[in-house]
Amino acid sequence: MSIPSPKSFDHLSLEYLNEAQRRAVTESDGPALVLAGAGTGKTRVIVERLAWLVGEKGVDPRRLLALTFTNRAAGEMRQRVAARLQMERLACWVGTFHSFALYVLRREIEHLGRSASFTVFDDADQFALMKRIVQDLPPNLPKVSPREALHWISLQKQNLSDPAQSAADDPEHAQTLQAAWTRYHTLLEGHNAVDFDDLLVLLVRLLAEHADVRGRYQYRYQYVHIDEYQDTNRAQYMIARWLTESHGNLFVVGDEDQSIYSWRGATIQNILDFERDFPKARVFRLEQNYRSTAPVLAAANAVVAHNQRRLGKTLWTAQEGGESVRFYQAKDGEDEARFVVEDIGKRDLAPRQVAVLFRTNGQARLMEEALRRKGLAYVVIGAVQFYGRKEVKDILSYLRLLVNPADDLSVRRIINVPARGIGAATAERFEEYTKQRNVSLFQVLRDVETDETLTPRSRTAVGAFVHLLDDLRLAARSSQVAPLVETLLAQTGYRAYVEHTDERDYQTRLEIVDEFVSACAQFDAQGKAGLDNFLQELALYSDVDAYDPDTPAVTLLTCHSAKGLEFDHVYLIGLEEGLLPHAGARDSDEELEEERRLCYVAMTRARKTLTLAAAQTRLIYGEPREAARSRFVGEIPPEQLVQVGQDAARRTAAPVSRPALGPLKMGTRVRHAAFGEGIVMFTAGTGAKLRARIRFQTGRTREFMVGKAPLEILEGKKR
DNA sequence: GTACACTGCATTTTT
DNA sequence: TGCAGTGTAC
Repeated sequence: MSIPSPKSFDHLSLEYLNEAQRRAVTESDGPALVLAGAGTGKTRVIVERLAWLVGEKGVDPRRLLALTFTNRAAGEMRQRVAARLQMERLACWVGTFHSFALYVLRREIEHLGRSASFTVFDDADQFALMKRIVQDLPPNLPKVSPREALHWISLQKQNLSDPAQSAADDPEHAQTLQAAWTRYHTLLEGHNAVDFDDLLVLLVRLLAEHADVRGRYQYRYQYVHIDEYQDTNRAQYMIARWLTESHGNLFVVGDEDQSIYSWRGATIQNILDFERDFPKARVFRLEQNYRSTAPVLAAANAVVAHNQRRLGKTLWTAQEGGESVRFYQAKDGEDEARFVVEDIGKRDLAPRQVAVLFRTNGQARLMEEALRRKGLAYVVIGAVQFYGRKEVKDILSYLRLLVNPADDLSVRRIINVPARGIGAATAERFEEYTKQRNVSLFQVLRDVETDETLTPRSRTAVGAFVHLLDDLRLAARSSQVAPLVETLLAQTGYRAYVEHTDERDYQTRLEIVDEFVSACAQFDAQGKAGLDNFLQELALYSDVDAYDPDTPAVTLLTCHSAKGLEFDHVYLIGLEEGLLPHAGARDSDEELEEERRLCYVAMTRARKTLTLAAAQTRLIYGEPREAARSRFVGEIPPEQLVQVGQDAARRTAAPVSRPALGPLKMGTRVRHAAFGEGIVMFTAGTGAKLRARIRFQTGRTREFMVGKAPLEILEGKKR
């Protein structure tokens, strides 16, 4: 097979790079760190570097590797490099860490004694599995929630911790978590499955333990590039190290001010320590911003400058002028949403150029309602949109079961969906058999046909189910994905089931089903045959990746999902204490700084205008709560902030933060005589009736009458 | 075994 | 406020 070769490398384009960018592209053999602030052409530098290596240095594109954080970033980069080199098909490996790990593991996992046909569990699968585990743990162990257990395990894995040695602070609790971990992994292996974190962990193990494999991949990838390096975790760091051990050509781009994933195991230390870890590293700083106007940049800089843990850089722009950043103090969430929608109308903004950013997904609802009332088109990114829908998950379970009959979770999910007369009681018996005989659920179902103790009715039902799947499995061999799904829908009567179970919303649900079929057809059309390939692609896909900048609609998204995107006009709403910074993140300086970075990321998404908003009262769990304006707003110099709204003048004088609720307010750290340390999530009522909801370090939350509960206020660390 | 109502519960961010 | 999980009536 001949390699498509680049037509000609266009030197002219290097001329358009600024000095720092050009040096980063051309003088970066060996380890190199590019500190690239928001909007400074970070992606461009990687793209140019890949193109330069191929076009100028004559490196075989197949020996280049570029790892990103999201599929969307990978797609964009792939496209840009290809365009840059005028190549039809890009031979470089450009993808996410996870997809790269998947790629390697499919080929090499047998070195670790596992089968290459493993499936990848997504969040919902993990959760379902963990729920059962937590229920079945020995009753003498302290209880943990599935969520908590999964989160803990995930952090341990991303840090490459050893289960046996990961004793947490609270030994009793740790015992539960470790038990859950052990069980979780036994079951995962039993399902022939891995989770997201395993992809990375197993790749690290593979590279660490098998010198021959490591050598091959080191040779294969002569130049390794990593985007968003500030968001890498320990496992990803080790992957980078192992891959570049022999040649040292590690090129990373990142911005410590945009590190917003520590809760997910990312460690800002990776970027802060780069020069220490790679002593010969060259460091390039990109500080000229090409995205935002000066007022937007000044405000964002002012906020992030309050952070201590940073390498430090100040963005500047050559752009002249620009509108001031505005602030609207709303009465409540509805007022805030109404303001945003009316303001969009008043300024006559094209919807596609507008984004509304918020801290929590729940805030999207009010915006959606307001937008719908005004008849403005919108898209919500990242919420439970498509892949989290029941319909999609049901169908996927069928498909996965076809590929991997050992997938008990999928069996559980669909054994009686649509209802086929196998009720909970019967299903529970199968679970028992599974445990006793140590075989998969589906195998149990197969054997059940000859089980005399079962009622004939159940036996027939189970037999029909097994035959159905066998038929489909046969069909899967010769059929493309979309027709297969149609067969599946027809034979299970799925559409009729949807119609009958939900008279209110069945049309939307049917649309979801249809949409799924067309997604399958799209896959088929790309010529990438194979049900297993299809499922693999889906496993690593999320709704955020589906963002299409050309949709003529206002984009609603969380600050996290906004990373890497940009919009002409940005509304950042809910700038309130307890929301941004989030209530759960104000008890430590580290977490507070991360909230501040999150705010910075959100602000720097704006190209032309930035509008901030906050509500005085916000509904939390349906109850109105007083909310103070976020400290981050106060960190912007007042002269750089224009107040908007009817009685803006009066509100300008409002204090930045108010101790309206006495000494005990959101975020206060307290100690309860019985429950230990915790932080106040919110308060309600006044005077003697003041109540406070407190989340304790154990993860439990409880509400107390402040006057009566044995509470002691701990002095929070002041910055 | 199924459908439905009620209760109680938690609500950060996601590859 | 909304959802999941449980309990109750068919």
